[in-house]
Amino acid sequence: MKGQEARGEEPSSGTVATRRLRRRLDSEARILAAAEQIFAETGFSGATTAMIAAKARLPKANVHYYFRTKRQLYRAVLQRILEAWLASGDGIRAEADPATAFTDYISAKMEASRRQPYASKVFANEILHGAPEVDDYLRDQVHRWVQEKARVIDRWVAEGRMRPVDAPHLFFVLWAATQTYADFDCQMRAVLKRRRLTPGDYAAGAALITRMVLGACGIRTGNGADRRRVTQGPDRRA
Amino acid sequence: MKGQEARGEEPSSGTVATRRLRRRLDSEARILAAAEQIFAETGFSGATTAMIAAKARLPKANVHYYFRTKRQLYRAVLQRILEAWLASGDGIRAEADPATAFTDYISAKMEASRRQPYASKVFANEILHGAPEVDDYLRDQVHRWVQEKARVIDRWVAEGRMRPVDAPHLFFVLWAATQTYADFDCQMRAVLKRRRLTPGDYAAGAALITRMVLGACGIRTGNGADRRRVTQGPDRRA
DNA sequence: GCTCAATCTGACCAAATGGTCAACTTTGTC
DNA sequence: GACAAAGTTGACCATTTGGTCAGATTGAGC
Repeated sequence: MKGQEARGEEPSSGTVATRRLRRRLDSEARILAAAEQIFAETGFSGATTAMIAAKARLPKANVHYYFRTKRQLYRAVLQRILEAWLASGDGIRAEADPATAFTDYISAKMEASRRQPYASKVFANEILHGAPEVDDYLRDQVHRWVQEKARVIDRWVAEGRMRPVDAPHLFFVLWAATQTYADFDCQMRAVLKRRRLTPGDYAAGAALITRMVLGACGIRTGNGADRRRVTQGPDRRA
Repeated sequence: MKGQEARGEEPSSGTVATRRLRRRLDSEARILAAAEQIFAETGFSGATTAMIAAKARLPKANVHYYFRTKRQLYRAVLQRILEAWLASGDGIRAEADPATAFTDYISAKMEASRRQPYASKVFANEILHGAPEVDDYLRDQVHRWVQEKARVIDRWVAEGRMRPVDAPHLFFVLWAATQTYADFDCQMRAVLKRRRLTPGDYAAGAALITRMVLGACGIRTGNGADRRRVTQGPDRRA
């Protein structure tokens, strides 16, 4: 009648993957993947444990065996997402080159929108409805993350490597711009009359966003770091 | 047993606001306003007609009298939102000055995020879950709107008034950047440790987004059109 | 003031849904 | 191979919720 306690702990012997453990990890992974997709498509309230169970190809009662409640399952899904969320900004360090750092960060964010659209959507839905489950996480971890990155940016500014910008707002806008390629893909597909967004669409978005950010930061890309992504004609300033 | 048929039609005599009509319009308006807020806060599935009725201070059955089903009420809410949605881009015309047009458009979008956050959230939620109710609207009206604006932009480009940009993507990013101030305000408040976003926050966002867009479009703002909104130091290009 | 349609509403219902449980099977361990 | 713990699952239940309805009330037109 329990089992959740063991989640995340490896057996003392390390890598002895017993049949039981392997199966449990597989079931949990299947449930989490199914839940992520269902939560992304329908939101928390719209999702039913029956839908998730069906997608994971398990009986509903089994889902409730691994994750006591729908809310607990939802939190587990969110946690995985949040862990990956901030890791992508590791390249923004004082020692780094601003142009490269921003370009790479935008690339990574765009890639995330392309490869893990469900994760982005679940997160977007959570925030959209007031972040009932991750509010403290935002206040704590994300706040620290932004402060840290803001310090890096302010230092770049002080060193004359870029124009002054409001760093938190830069991130807000940057997140919105990149994540919209996951969250609102439906709108883009409809407007562009595409059945699916193409790699070219993501490339065009990344190029545009990079140009916008570097432009706003007054960063000249002398090394042509982003040239390979630019689909439009070259810079032709007078 | 009916009544919806009369919605939107004025009585033949024009402005003879009978007690009955006045009351009906008032009730409908109250229900729509309540519904917009509830749908924004909880999404379609999360909202209950009981919640909406309570917020509108009407018995639930009365809500169902004016709007037969929850879905119909939801569609009515969406329709109002969509109508206001595109009107804000009227300033983007070939005769206009690109710098002014973009600056004003961003201002208007930002103002909408500030003044009608619920509308933005309802719309975001709808798109996020695959636009089940407005898919054809996107394919039709919004598609046409984007095409039209893209023509204007392409003409500005041809006239050498701005660098070439991918117009549809420019709008996608621009919408995301401005609407995030409504949709994700919760995240911003948490990160900035504010109880509410201040006018200054919206101004900073608008200034940054304007700078980004104009920067990406290679538009120099010789007339200082956006200077009054810029909070950071002036342009100091070498 | 009478009539009728529009409006209002408390009470009610069927369906959906999160969650439980008891019985059953499988697996690890001694 | 026996025992206990972990895992599995069909059946079940209480609650929520969208929607209905019959009867009461009110306002407009005459």
